[in-house]
Amino acid sequence: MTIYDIAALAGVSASTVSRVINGKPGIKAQTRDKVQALLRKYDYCPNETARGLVNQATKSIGILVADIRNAHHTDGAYFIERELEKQGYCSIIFNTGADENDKAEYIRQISQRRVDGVVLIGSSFQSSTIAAAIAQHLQNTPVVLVNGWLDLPNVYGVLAQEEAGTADCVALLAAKGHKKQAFVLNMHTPSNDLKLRGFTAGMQAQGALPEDIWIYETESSLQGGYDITKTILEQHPDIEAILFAVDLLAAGAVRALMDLHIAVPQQVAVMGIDNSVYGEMCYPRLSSLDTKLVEQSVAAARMLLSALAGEKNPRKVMLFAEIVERETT
Amino acid sequence: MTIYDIAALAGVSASTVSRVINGKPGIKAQTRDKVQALLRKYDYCPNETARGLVNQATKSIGILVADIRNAHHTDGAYFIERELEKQGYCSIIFNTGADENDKAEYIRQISQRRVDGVVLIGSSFQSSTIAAAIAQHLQNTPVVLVNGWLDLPNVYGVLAQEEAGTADCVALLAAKGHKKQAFVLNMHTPSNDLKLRGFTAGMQAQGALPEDIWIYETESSLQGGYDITKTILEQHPDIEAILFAVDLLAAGAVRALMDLHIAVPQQVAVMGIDNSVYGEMCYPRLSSLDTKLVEQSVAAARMLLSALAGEKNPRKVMLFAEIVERETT
DNA sequence: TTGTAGGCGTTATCAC
DNA sequence: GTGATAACGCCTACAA
Repeated sequence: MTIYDIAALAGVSASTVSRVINGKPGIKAQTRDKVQALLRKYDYCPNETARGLVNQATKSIGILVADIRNAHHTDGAYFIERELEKQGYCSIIFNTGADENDKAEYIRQISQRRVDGVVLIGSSFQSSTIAAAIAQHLQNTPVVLVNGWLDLPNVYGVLAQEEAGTADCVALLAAKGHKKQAFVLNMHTPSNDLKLRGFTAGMQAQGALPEDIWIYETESSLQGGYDITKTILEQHPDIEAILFAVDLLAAGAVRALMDLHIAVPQQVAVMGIDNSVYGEMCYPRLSSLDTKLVEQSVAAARMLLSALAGEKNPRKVMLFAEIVERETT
Repeated sequence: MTIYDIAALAGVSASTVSRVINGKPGIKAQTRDKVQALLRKYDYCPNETARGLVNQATKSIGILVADIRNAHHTDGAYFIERELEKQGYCSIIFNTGADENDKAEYIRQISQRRVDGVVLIGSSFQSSTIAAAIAQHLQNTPVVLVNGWLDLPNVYGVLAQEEAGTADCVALLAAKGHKKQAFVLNMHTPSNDLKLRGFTAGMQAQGALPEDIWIYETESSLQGGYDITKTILEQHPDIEAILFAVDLLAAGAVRALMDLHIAVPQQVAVMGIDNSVYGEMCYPRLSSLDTKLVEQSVAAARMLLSALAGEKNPRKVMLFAEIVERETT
């Protein structure tokens, strides 16, 4: 069912039908009614592909997510989608995977689908490869990065104070008498590297020597957190606190400590970062650095909407991170 | 950069460029090389919108997810996406929300985007509204439902034995001496109703009278599981086991029981359904009915691929659910 | 082996 | 008010 079919049925031209569909003025009420009745009767739906071809806009935005299994990312996508939907935008989500080239390839893909705007969720999009891909394919499309930032004229970024926040965690732990701390990350992303820097700075502020700054890396899973905790305990039986780059790992750690009958937080304190649902699920409940995911997402959506409306605004927004103390500190 | 630009640069016609791009035969090697060099030099990317308009296929499939925050759904989407990518299909994910009409609207939307196939994740797509929308807009597109089923010629479905599996849970709990059981669900979906039926059947098989079959409903969150557990304990202090429609609720229940110093599973046993990560995170670790998400997803992807290839195969696949016992039973 | 012409479904710009 | 007509970018007969 195309506008031509409807036009034939109504005994008018396709342009008239198009005008009715798009609510353009200058149509006789009688004609309009007749066409609209037909439209409804045959349940006509405009072909968005054809529309996208002639209009350059599609009233849709693309959301690229590094890993769709990451609850932190999908929650962000959820809030962004809701915010954009209020303004009539349709969100299309793509799962890019971790690979840099795949990510760039998706940027190319999405640019060909004529989306009006793009949201990149995950700090791993903050890379030179991606910057090049954006410069190449998305020159005239507003792009907003959640938890990241790139210095391009059409790219906006929302960030949380991860570095300072992590340093605050170290200070909190130390103030509670847990001086000997280790930091565990799952992978090197710009975000995790920021946390790592915050940890190092925090430890140095406590007067720690380089050899007292213990950094570990493990697989990104509950089991990864579980295993690395046992390893740390073997290597540093006197450890007093472990700080994890993500809550999932911290949840694994809490389990390991419980299994080993080590008192949490009395003997070993634990902290995560993200303040996810996992925190409430742990036993004891996990203390965590809240990196303000919801606020970041909403801010990202607003920035995109604003850019889409042609408004000028700062290309970088920084949010405060906040420690949520529960039972593991 | 369009094929016309490349054509002008190469001194050939647009159709020649098109043929080179699509690897059509009957082009002089020399011409082909010249065009390909130009294509690479200017990093030409075909406009997928225009392509979709003329070809009816787009080598892309749409995945509709009822709630993108549901880890169970996004995990499914992840596996499906990976499976389809192997065959060169690009997955586009849409978050529809719970509303029936919104879901139908997305089906309309997606049909206009000329996807080659559609995957619906979540049993809530198993409804007459959706069936009507599919019949209306997706007549000639293969559709596969994960954890659901609709009797339409182009719709395939993958299901787990949720009803029988839930009844098995009841039997297991009873065999361990936990006769007095309650069932809690978060919302009414076809899937949850199946579990509910399984619970009722299981209880009846144990000789329970109608008034001994306790059913509760609560909000779909950790807190919801937490709160309802306290309510149940007040109303039935002699309760011996609680079975939850989803792990998230069960995780909340385990927390509530720990806080109340009730021995799990000695005094009250707990079981979830889904066998998600939450199960390993709980303390004690949650026993759960594994509804074979990964297998379901992979099967769904395979069915879609097969249908896309024009092969005939059964429109319904049923998988066994399996109890995973951990520490709460 | 290559070019021309027509069309996919829509919208915008002119005429009438 | 309404109807031709020409794009949008690509693909595929058909012709040469």
